Amino acid sequence: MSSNQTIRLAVIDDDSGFVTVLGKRTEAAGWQQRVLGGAIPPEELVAMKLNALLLDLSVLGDEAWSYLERVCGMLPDLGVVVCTGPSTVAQRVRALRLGADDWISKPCHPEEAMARIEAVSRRRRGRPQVDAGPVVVGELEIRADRFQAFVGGGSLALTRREFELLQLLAGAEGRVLEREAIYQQVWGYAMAHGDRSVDVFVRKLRQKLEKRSPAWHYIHTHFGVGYRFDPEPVEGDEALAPSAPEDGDAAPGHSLERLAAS
Amino acid sequence: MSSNQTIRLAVIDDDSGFVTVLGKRTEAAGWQQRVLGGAIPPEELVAMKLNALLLDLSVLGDEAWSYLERVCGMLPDLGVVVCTGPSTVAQRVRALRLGADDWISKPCHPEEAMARIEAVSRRRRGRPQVDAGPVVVGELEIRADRFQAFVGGGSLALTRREFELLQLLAGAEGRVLEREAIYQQVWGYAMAHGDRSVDVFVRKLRQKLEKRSPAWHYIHTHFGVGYRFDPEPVEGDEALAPSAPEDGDAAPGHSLERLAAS
DNA sequence: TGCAGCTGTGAAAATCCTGTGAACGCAGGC
DNA sequence: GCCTGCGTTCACAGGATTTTCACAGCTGCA
Repeated sequence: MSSNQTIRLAVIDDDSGFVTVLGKRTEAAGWQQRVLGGAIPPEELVAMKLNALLLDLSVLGDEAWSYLERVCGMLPDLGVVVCTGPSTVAQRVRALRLGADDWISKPCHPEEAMARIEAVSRRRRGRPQVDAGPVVVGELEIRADRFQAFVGGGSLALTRREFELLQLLAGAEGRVLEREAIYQQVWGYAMAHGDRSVDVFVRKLRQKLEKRSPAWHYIHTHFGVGYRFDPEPVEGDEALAPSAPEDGDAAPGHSLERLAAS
Repeated sequence: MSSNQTIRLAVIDDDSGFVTVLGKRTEAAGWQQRVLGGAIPPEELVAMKLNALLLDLSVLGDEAWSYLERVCGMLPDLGVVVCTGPSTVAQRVRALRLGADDWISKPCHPEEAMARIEAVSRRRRGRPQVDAGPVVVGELEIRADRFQAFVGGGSLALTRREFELLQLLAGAEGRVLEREAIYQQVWGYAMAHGDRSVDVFVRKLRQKLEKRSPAWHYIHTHFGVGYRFDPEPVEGDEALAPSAPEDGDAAPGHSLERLAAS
């Protein structure tokens, strides 16, 4: 299976011999590797867009555990492999419970380290990554190749974040996505408690959608949970519909049936 | 970071001592474990809806590698942990490249095995909820991916708590759940003495259920104990009621409640 | 039959959550 | 350096949801 993906790896270790040997091999395998001096703030790790982190806890001293915890908490998608000297079962278990994905004991063969890093990175793959084909929902046309959405040929003028959010929501059409999950996907790291960015962007999206496609509702709020994308025609204009008590939630299979109802 | 999820694990190993000890611990942790005799066809593994597989390659003999490859190829979402006696780097690398997620050398501490299984299962979580099969009970359709329940295509407009309660009850269909247990599950912490929240939410649920599905009774009260979810058609209309009105907590088989005829 | 303990109800009170508008800071382009 | 676009953060208002209460109706038991 596989390793044809190029892996972006960061290494925090001061064993220059090991790092060098590993570096040679990763380079030969086409990975992008970067060696870091010590406890880099998680925020900077975010910016590196890594697939995996190889970490020798012993170089971090007292802060090793809290650092590990912070990194894993903030970057749930990052593969974290601890590679350290002799250890106890309790230490290994602790690291794994804190969020580490694997633990190798030094001395270890670089080939095994790489295989484990690969295994750990593999998890990011296999997401239903959209194919380039333009997606049409409601009056909306989403074009991944242009990073834009259109309605009736006119662009919504979405910014990058707005577009990514829309794409994510639309890709999960019908399902409710929780804020944390949305944030995690679009922003790439864990949402801080109390962060309202997702709400703000949903508002911006709704504004732009409404402006161009006033006859449709696309994004539905699920109180206490998150948002759901499901285009449905607005029925507000003509006030003839006293019929079904609208509860804002479409039926399982999509929702146009309300119109045809009964 | 929370391993409070219940993990479904299968074990292929013939080391009865290890399996027994592990079984005790996994049970204590609330996991569902199943021990398999040998190389089970991948198709059957699929049906088990597992989170992870713990596998001793040595019990499979010659077919070990091809079996591993087939399983990993067929179940990319399954966490596969190999746990075997002494091995070479080449073997470990081979297994990992074939798709295994981790490799532990025996003898190993069951706690570490569990921690690694957890770590491996953690990866699957968080994104495309694969298990989203709609559950149908009575005329009710419960959709986890929408945080909603429907009957005849119409939403019950459940709030988050209501939905979680319903989901819990329905998941324990037929069994009586005590208030404390319900509270613990849904609210996430211990119920304060005298708290009536569960009762209140059961009422709300019953109201919404009755409104949309008047012909069925879903939630039954067990005096002094708790509640039981068990959909049964109301038989109110025709008052022939010949047999003795059965009582609330009778046999496992469904019970017909005395109903509001009067 | 009467008592004590539970459960069902309805509504008020307390909390929590989301929508919104605006200010702020940052980076790129002119 | 100044301007503009974009993303982030805040605070507040309006609702939606959850808790809490008090009381009525039941259930089980002596």
